[in-house]
Amino acid sequence: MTGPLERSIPAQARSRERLERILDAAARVFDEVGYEAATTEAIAEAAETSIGSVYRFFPNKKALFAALYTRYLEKVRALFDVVAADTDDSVPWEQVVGAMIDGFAAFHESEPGFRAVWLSLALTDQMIVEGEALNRQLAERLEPLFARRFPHLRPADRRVVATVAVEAVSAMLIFAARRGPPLGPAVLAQAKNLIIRYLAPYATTSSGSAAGAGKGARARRRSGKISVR
Amino acid sequence: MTGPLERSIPAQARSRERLERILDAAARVFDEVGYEAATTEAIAEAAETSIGSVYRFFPNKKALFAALYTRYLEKVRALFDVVAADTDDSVPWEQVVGAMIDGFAAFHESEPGFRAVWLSLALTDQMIVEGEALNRQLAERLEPLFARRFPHLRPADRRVVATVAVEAVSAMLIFAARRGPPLGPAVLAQAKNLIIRYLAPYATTSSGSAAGAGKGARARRRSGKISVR
Amino acid sequence: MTGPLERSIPAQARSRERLERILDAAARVFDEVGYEAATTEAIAEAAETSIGSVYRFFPNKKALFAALYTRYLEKVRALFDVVAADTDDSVPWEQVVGAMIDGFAAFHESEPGFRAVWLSLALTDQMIVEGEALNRQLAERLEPLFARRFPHLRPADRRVVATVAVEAVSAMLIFAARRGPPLGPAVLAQAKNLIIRYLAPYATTSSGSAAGAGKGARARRRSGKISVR
Amino acid sequence: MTGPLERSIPAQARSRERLERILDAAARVFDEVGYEAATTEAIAEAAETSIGSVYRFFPNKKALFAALYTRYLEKVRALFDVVAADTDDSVPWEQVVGAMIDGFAAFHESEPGFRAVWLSLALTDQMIVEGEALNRQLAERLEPLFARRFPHLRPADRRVVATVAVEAVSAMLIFAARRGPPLGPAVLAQAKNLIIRYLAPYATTSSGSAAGAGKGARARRRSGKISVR
DNA sequence: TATGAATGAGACTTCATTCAT
DNA sequence: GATGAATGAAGTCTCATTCAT
Repeated sequence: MTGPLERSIPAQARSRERLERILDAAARVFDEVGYEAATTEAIAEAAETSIGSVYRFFPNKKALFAALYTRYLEKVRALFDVVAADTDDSVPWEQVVGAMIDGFAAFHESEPGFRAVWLSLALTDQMIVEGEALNRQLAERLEPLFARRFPHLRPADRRVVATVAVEAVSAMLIFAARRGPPLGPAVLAQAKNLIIRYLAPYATTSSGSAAGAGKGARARRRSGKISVR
Repeated sequence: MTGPLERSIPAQARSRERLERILDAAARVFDEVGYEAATTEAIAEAAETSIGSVYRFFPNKKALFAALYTRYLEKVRALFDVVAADTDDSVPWEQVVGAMIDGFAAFHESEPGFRAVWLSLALTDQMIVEGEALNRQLAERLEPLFARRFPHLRPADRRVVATVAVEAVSAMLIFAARRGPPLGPAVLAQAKNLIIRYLAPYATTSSGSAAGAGKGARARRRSGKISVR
Repeated sequence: MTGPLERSIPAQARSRERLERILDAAARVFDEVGYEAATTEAIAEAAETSIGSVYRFFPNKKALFAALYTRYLEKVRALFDVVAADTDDSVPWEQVVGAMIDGFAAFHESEPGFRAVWLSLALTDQMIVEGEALNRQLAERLEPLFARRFPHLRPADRRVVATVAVEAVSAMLIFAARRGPPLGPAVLAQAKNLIIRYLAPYATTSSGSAAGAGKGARARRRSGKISVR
Repeated sequence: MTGPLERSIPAQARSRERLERILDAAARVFDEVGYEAATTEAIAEAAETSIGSVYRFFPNKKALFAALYTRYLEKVRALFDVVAADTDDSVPWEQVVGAMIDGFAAFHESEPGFRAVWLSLALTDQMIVEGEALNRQLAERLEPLFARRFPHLRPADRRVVATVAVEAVSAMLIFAARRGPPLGPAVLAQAKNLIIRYLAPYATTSSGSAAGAGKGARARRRSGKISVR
């Protein structure tokens, strides 16, 4: 009754494409006006579909947001893995940090909806939907890297320090996105300094750290033994 | 015109108290569910009044939020001035930074609604109400202090660096508030390290040079034992 | 307990005066915005009293309107009686009609609230409050005058013709009040022509009729025998 | 885009029908209680729809009223044109006036909501919505007819006289609608006399005037030179 | 399966009325 | 008696969701 098979494939393809369009539209609309102010109608329109089609894919508005969230989670993971992959330990850690921040900044710019998800998640915890929050995931994935690179960082503190780094960069990215030039980009440009200086005390070699060299680095190494509470 | 004075005072007092109750309730509700999801009805209920009373004081929901915002703006200014006041330049700058962060942390905890305002302001710029946004104000007030303390910070960069510091601390505070113990407080505890290390390169040799060296490192070692709260 | 008598008299006087102020204010406000849009608060304010005082005199908004209505009813009766009084039958009837219209026009201008009552009564019948509507009263009071002046008007038709005259003049007055110069006053100026020409066929030899004389009057006399449907 | 054509027609038809139902219901409700007292909920109920459907067609209550107004404006124009169309100048003008009044009376009876619009327009000028008010339109359309028929009416006075006629008839119609039998219809029946007698002095030939003949007409001619204002 | 008209719960807001002071 | 803050029913309007076509 559904017709020959070769028809069903394009049908599925069309369906898939429509789903993507809806997610993209949702990302755009959520980003522009926020979760609450975004109307399902506006999303459907932005996706050039009908409201009915939106509800064919998602049982309700929250589920639509959750799907968006999941999609970004995936993308962020991929992004992360790419940066982590082409990095062996010969690369100075500052460079890795820089690459990550750059990568995220690029991601932020190319995926405007990402910020919406990020912010909405920040706004209401009830919205934390599937699995963990994005930033938490990021921090977790950062830990093994830290383990290799920061011998002066006590294992127990890894999670905390990674979270600080992620949240701080996140804040700069959001700020940059909201506040346009010139202050926005200028602040974002400082993110690297902020993180590199923060992490420097935990690193072994001051492998060309932007934040200091020579004995100063050594000094920092020692003071890096923070006691979290 | 309203009758004997001794009568009018309690009347005003009651009115004043009710207004405070409404603002407090609004702070609570906004904090819990966010600006959009907060209903005026819920705020009235939380304030143990009728919806009509809420509208006696505020013409609409936005105005209620704006009043809340103004109230916090005032408090934050006061807080800032207190910290800045009892600080002469003999006090090591790291200590000043620490005091400020501690002050804000205390403020955050004692004023739950503050976070809501902060976040909502972050969410929609259209909501920026009276004068400047909170964080911007803070950054601006930080500048003269930076001018005195950080000779290696170029005047043109002051605003950017101050903004980075404010936004980063803001992010940690929000994170701490959302994520309960143990990670929340642990992250907040790191805020001092984050900011002090970030600013160190701009400071004089003093109690902690740019990247830190010699005795300065020792000083930091001590101050590194931060105790949040 | 209420104090000496000589105090109570000014008290009553003050009360009476306040009631008048409230009625005047109500007239003004009703006239400006209409019955529904008028708020009791606005009326109290216009009367320079408190809302509580308004409710001391009137149990509700409708009663306030009704009182206003009654007051105007009284005034209109008085006005009518004045015009009717200094008119003996030697005065040409056209002159009497003219005087009445002039009198009403003056009344309309001096009592702006009158129009409000008139219109509101026209708008919702539920509002007909005490006794009959104003215009009906007027028409009724016109009948004896018609009886003396219009011998060619059958007694059975008196009420109808009087009503037509009253309603037509009423319409012109309202139009004039709403539409400012130049059309408004111009239309009102025509009211006399309208009514005099309408009534002329019912009059006797036309005691100086502006609308015709001689045989024309006779012709009209015949056609004056209208058959009401 | 919406599927086969034969499907879309009933769909549109249903929509169209619903819109008509809403307008009809609005007419009824406005007529019964007036504009302000009419609730959108009541209108929806009267239209046997949901409040949401009302707002699908009209952005707000005022727009609903405006649409009603426009609809009647259209109908009134059509009615007018019909009457004017089958009237060449051989028809006695009194007959034309009579036909018009009869036409309007019929219209009033068949369209109960019309009165509501008419009255509400009379009540608040702020409500004058699209183009001109109804009565003004009528008066304007009457002018060319007057130009042909009433040579003794100075061009400058045409507008005023036409307005007087329209407003007077309007008043009779409203009165008739409000006051039931027997007075209502009786008054309306007099509208023709009222208008014909009013206009007679401006006409050339008393082409079978009900209000006079022969020399009487001449007399009236003279007095026809009214001075407006 | 796609469409979008229809639904109606619930949000914000107003204002007549009450009542403690 | 006067005052006006407080109350809350009721109105307008929005928008997530359903369902006939």
